[in-house]
Amino acid sequence: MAKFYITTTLPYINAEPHLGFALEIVRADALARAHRLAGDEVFFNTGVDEHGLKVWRKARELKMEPQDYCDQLALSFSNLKDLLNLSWDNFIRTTDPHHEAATQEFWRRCAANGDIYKQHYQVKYCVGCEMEKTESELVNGFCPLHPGQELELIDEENYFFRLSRYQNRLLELYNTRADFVLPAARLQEIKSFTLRGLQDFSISRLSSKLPWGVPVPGDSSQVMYVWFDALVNYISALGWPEDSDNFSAWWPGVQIAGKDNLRPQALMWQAMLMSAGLEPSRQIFIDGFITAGGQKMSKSLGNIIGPQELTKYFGIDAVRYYLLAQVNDNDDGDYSPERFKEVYEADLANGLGNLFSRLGNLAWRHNLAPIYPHKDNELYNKVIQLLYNWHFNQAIGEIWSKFRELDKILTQEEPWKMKAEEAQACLKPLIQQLVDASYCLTIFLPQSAAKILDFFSHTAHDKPEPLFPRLNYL
RNA sequence: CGCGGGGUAGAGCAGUUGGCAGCUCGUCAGGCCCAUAACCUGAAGGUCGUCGGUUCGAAUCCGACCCCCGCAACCA
Repeated sequence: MAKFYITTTLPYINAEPHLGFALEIVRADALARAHRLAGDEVFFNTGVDEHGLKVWRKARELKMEPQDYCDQLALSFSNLKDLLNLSWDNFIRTTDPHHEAATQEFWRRCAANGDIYKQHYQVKYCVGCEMEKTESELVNGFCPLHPGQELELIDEENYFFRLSRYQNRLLELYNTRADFVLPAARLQEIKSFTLRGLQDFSISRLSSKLPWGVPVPGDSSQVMYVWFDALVNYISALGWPEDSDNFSAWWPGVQIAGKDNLRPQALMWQAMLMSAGLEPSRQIFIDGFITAGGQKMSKSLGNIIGPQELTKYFGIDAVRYYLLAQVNDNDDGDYSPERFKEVYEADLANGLGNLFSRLGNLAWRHNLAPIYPHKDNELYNKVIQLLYNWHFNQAIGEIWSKFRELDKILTQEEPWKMKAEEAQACLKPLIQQLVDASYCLTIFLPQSAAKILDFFSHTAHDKPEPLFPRLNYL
């Protein structure tokens, strides 16, 4: 029995969860379920990233203690488990004492390896934006949003991580493992970024300015930069460092992340692992973004969609279906209420829902004997293979092709015109196929699949309940 | 000439090695009546971004150009 470790990134906790993170975690969930179905032992990790400047500020703005603020928002994220029917095994919070201790040990190992040093850190700071600005963001030396305002120069001593030292080893990693980062274009992106040369980056902040972070070991005047701390969760979640048996049983793991996370996950984190003497990740899959009506979701546009708004109305599986089947595997995908409704009506209500209704009613009418899934059916093997290669759209598409095929056969054979015995003989193989396909469907739409499997697992006493009610009735 | 991705039917996409342009949705017409006014069949709809080249043959290979979108360091 193989072991499979998958983890999402830890979403930063300065806002409520949105559809983009829902995409990431539903995909991770599908993959975790696929591996469990295939008999693998699975550890599925997620959680929240709670340190850093933005959380600190947000809490102050709300006149709350940072920890209280985090406790409150962490709940919104852990509630996703029920909201989206997720099967994670572990929910880690970066304020968890074990994680903080692990992060400090990780720091010590990088330091022992000579990769952490202290240096002056200079950066321009725009008071108008209240943000640090890089040279490339400036226009004529001024912030484009506040051109009348002089930039402040921040000059403080921080700890730096010797990223520059790992350029060649990272390139070797990218060159020898063609599927280390998927889709391939993302690997290319990070490769060419690395080829341009890597600079060391600062991994601490003055605790007098930002007290909300993990203390740097042996220097109480500094806290760790939030990235350094957050990335370590992927192994602290496994009990690293003290539970080395558990750690080596599961690591290296598979990571899934949004495209804004390419560099931290595929570059910084990998260099950090090398520095600490640990194996690189097994594979990293990069998601696109979900746009809303063609526009980027953003607070200023006020077009941020949360998963709960959709599940409340359409149900969990409708949202899971949209994310897994309708959002492009390798690119950005769009959400719009019109499109969502269209897909709901066409694929779910008129598609699977109606097919189940047709076959369910006929089974009930003819007192059909129970039918159980063949676990190792042809469709299953195809779906699992596609999924292992991160082809979510195609994998779920294969199942829907089967549903369409069954609708066609049913119309051609017209079992409702047959006598009882003949009808039973006609229906049995059709329902067997629906049941087999539903077994595969447990990966994607666990709730609906369970309803179908349950209905046919005994002789029906009643007509089937609608799986996906038409919108007029919602 | 910074690096990369992309431009295929009204919409969203697929087209592995060049060989009759496909899928889903939507639209229109017909059929069916088991089913959630659902299902099935058929039709309309495309200069495959533009121009040139290679070839018996190009969405696919080559060249030039136009347009869109990422990335170009610490944004958590």
